[in-house]
Amino acid sequence: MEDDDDGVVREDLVKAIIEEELLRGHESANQLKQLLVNCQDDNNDESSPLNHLLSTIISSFSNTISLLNKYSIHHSSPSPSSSHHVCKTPPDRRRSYRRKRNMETWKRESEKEREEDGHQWRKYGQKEIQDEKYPRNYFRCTHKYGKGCPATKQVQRIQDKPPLYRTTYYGRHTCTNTDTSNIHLMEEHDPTLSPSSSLFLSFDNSIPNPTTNPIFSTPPPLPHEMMIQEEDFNNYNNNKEEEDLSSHDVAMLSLSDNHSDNCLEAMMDISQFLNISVCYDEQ
DNA sequence: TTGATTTGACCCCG
DNA sequence: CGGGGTCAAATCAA
Repeated sequence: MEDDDDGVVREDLVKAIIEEELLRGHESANQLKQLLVNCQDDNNDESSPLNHLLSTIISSFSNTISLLNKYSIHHSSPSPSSSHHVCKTPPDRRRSYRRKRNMETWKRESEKEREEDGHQWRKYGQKEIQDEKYPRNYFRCTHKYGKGCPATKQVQRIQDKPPLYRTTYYGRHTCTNTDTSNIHLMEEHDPTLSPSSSLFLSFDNSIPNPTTNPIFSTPPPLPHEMMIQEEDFNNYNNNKEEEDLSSHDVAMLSLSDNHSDNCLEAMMDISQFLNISVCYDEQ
């Protein structure tokens, strides 16, 4: 990197941009995986070429994010022994906050503030909100830095007499160490599940859509608009046998014409980062 | 000592 | 400019 007067600032900015782009790619890859998994209801084995390819992409993002974090921590903080006098210069916060653009959200309400939902959360903020009687609490996934997991949630107390909290979830977890058995247990056997619990799903700023999904505190299923055409999937499998796809090969899929914008966006994001060609037919 | 929480400052964006 | 989301130093807790 060029070293001029603004070298340090630029480096920070570039690092922030790289980090954001990586996180976006990571998140998109994970969303795409979820979409594809949802499309293969009966063909859901982890060993399928699609799942293998996507797992490779996701772990590649995870590893890169981890390396970036390790490097930047080591690189940006000088050794403590090098300065013994207290330097009270304010930290450089000129970095870009990650936007919640197009991030999937869903809400649920419960009587407890810290609802057990199978994930580890870490509180990172609390804010008084206009027209709200109680402060809003901000949580992020514990594995935000270790694994680049983008999931966050906000908890807002919305009722006093019987305490009631609205939790808004942002983004899906990409950390893979979730204790899924615990989730299934809660889904199927949790007796504390309130019959009045509600769950809403929305994309971006659209009006929340009521959903019939009764699953407790877990992300709602992704939209099913995207269908992989069977012949294309078979073609993919056939080609795979003839020439083994490696990391820099081109994977081709076709989507039906009613695919969701979210899926397209995820595909384009991934293709941008990993040089995967995304081809889709007009029909 | 390490990980989580608190809390005021900081920053983005409408 | 201000609301609200995030950061990070100080503090707490195991």
